[in-house]
Amino acid sequence: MALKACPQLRVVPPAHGRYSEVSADVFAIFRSFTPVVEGLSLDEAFLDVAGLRLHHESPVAVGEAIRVVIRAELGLPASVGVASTKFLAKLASEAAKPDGLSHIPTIGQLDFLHALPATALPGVGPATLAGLSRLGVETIGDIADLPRPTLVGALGQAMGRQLSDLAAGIDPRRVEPDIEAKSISVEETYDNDLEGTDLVEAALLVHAHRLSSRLRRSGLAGRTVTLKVRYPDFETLTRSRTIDGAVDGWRDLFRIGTELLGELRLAQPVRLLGLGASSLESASQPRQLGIDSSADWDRVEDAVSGVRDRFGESAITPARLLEDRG
DNA sequence: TCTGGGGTCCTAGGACCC
DNA sequence: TCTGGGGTCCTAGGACCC
Repeated sequence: MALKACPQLRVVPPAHGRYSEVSADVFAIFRSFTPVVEGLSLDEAFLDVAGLRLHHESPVAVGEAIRVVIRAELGLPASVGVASTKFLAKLASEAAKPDGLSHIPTIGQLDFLHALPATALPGVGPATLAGLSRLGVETIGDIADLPRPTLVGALGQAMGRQLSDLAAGIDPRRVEPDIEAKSISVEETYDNDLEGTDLVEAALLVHAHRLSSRLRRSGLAGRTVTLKVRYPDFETLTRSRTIDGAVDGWRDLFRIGTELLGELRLAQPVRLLGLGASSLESASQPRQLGIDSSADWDRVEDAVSGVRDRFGESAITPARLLEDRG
């Protein structure tokens, strides 16, 4: 639609593979400074630099050094926030964007914090902001003035406590390297809504293959399989099933997904279809064998994964998905 | 600020167990 | 079969984040 309205538009497709490569390079630079690196996303991480006193003058000097190395080796801008807690460091890095460093000194950090709008707190989105507004809150300072039970009453136990702590500058969370993934999922929003069981099941089969590949590459298997469906009116439903033995093969994922699809009783065409695995376990752990599982099929799945690793996701595809293409 | 993909965490209710 | 407390696990949906 945008191209129709604006024919000279330049459309730049995303290059997720490239982003992952660059991300790995950036994280390697982080780890050359300290092993205590907690990744938040492809382009963001917490680094605990408390152990670097012998090598660097100050945490700010570490931050500057990291920026210099990223610029020199990768040609990329980077923003660094330096502070005494994760939360404040994150706020500082926001202030440093797009290509700078900012430091929140421990002395005076509360004054800085209390002047900020409540939306600067992590976890405060539109819904929570609405709840806070009803209490007359505008700034983080307003939250700090509120009794804890009031916050808990309005926002629930977890959110109430968290905001109460953060507003007081309390954030004892440590930088945790090696956090393991808790779920892996694939989903797609279709250009044209999927109508009819055949189309939806074909899409589910594609998802089962993609999910299986990602699980196997990570060496993980899931005990819970979740199906996600979004209708054209944006209503979004999920159905999940937890089983005794974790699965990572596309046949199991497809079978369970199909069962969940049946339970959903589709009422409209499908705008988005998703399939995910959670309650993840290491795939090398002893696992329950399904009634119909056989060593032959395991070998087939291993071979399929191998072909995909070498030649790409589209190198091998179920015949069922080729039927309409002549 | 009209909706892509991949995640995390929380809540509430129900099943089940001791 | 009922009563009570406490705990875990599962499911579905929602808020939020990058």
